[in-house]
Amino acid sequence: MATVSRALNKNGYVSEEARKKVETAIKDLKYYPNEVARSLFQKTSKMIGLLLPDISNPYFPLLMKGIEESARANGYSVILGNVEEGSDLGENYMTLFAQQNVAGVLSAVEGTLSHEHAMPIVMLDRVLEEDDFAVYTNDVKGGKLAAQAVMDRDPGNVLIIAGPKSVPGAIDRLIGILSVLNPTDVKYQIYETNSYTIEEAEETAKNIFMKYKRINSVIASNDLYALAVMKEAQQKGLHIPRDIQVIGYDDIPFSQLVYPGLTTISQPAFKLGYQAADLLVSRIRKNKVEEKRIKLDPKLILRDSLREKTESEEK
Amino acid sequence: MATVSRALNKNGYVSEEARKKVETAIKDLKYYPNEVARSLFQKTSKMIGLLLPDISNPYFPLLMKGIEESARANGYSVILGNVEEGSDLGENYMTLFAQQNVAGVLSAVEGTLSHEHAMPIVMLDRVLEEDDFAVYTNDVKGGKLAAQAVMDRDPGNVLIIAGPKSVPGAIDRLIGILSVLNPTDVKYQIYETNSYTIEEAEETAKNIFMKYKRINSVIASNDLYALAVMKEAQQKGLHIPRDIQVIGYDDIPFSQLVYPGLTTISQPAFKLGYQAADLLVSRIRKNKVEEKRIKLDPKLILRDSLREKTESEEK
DNA sequence: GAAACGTGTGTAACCGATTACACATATAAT
DNA sequence: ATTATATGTGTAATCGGTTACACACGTTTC
Repeated sequence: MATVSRALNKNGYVSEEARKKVETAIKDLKYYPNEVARSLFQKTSKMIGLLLPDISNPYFPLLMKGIEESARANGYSVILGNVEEGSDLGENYMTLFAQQNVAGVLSAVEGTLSHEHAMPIVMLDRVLEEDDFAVYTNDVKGGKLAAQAVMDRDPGNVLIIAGPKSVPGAIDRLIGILSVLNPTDVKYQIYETNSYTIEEAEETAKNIFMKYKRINSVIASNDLYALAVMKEAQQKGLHIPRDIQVIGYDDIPFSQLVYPGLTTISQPAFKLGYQAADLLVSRIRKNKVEEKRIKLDPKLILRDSLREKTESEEK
Repeated sequence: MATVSRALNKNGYVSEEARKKVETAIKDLKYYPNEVARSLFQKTSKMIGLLLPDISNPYFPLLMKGIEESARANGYSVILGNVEEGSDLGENYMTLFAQQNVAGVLSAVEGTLSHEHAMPIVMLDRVLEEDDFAVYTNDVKGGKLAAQAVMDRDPGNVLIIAGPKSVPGAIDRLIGILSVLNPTDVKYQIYETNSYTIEEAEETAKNIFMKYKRINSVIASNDLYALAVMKEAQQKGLHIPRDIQVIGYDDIPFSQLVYPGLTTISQPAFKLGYQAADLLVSRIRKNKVEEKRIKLDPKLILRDSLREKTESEEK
């Protein structure tokens, strides 16, 4: 019995003969160890908790896929936790994860506190406190990229649709955008939204066309909003990108399936998930981690929703 | 100790006084029971396994959300398992789930066999054997709905993009479509695809415009393909729906964000997930289940990618 | 030849809950 | 008064693994 355990875990002394016996017995009996019993004794498990603010957000599938692949490659499984934005379910889930002896937690939820239950946490694209581990995209740069792309293309009147300021990433993007626009004499306006839901995106698209008369460029807080604006514009008979150009953020898979193709800033969702899970596993294994923070660079994905680049930007 | 356990689980005799003491102690010590220890003894747990063929499919987020909500409402958490279509990871995951003492499994993967490990399984939108529990949509009806919508609107030459015949649902849809088209003298052609990936969707869209000259209506196997066709058509200068009308399948959230809005058949993904989790929990609790199979009806979602309805359909 | 060491195996304690069972007390029935 | 019944609590076994420890044996080392 102890010998079997030693054979399975390859620690301690086991004779070649005994190991063989164990191996054949395992095959014969189709034995597989009970992870629950293991977990009880070890006070940890082969599972990591995943806390997401709203799974139905189209940005998440790729993220999850990255997480799942990396976790599986390292021998871990993922417990799913979906939290409505704003609810305090996050706490409940953290307790639940603790009750399940999870080895660590990946979280994209604001209020996740790591101190109550002592589990390693890696934040996904949201950073709360200075000493947290996190994998995230450089949103300031993303904002700059988007703004610059617009600036290079005869911007006219610019409308910035900014995400909820409760979301740190949204703030950074805005900072990036403004850092490019402010030094110029481009006219811009900012419209702030409260969520990333499709419903609000549609509503916003309608509103902005009523509220602002002459808009020539839209920098949207994400692809959902960009898509909604494009649809509304086309419905109003405006030509994209001639009359109004729009740029999104995220590069969700659909952005390439609309007409005209949406130019956007690509967030490496899969990679982010993959690296976050890797980082978490390193922490769990107490490997020395090179960096507590991994910053990934967003990328401009040029499609057809922006006008042609203007050669000179002189006044 | 035993009394504490009885107080927590509300079975056996516990004096009012003792119960109070336990309650305050729990609060004072911030005690929460270890689910792993529970699970070890009970040989089951508060977790269900979820097996999906490809999380990045846009149809799944809503499905997962439904599952997660229902599971949570019943006190269960979800372990995620992502399986590449065609790989034999499904088996591995089933073993892994068994090792974790999961209470049951929800699966949307073909080869999931329920016999090796005795856990209740509920199939999601795929049915393998006659005696399985399953929640699925009536795809024959969905096919009929789509075909009828097209027939009502001056079909012209119809192109049917059919999903992989390895997917039972795809077959049913085709059956439904043909059951409507065959009795008429409408001209149609069938183009069969191999997957539900975006890449193949784009490729297919390009191919069909090369291969078939005059197509007036497209019945796509899902929204991805429909969107890809719409984009390609618009790129070629065709007007939707005047020159070519298209109908999708799934009603993924983006279908309402494109221009023109995609008319499609709505699969109640959220509801399906929710009910599947409910059914599974019932099985787990050994409640008497009214029906082993729950068939949900798809619905026609009219938007703007089909032409106006023709009044009379006389020849 | 005795002590030290390396190798291999088995026994028993442990992880944190649940629950069968024994036991104590109070109340009801005979 | 005696026996049954209801109520409450504590002890110990159990779930299925891991591992500290004791022990046995063979080989070096001095």
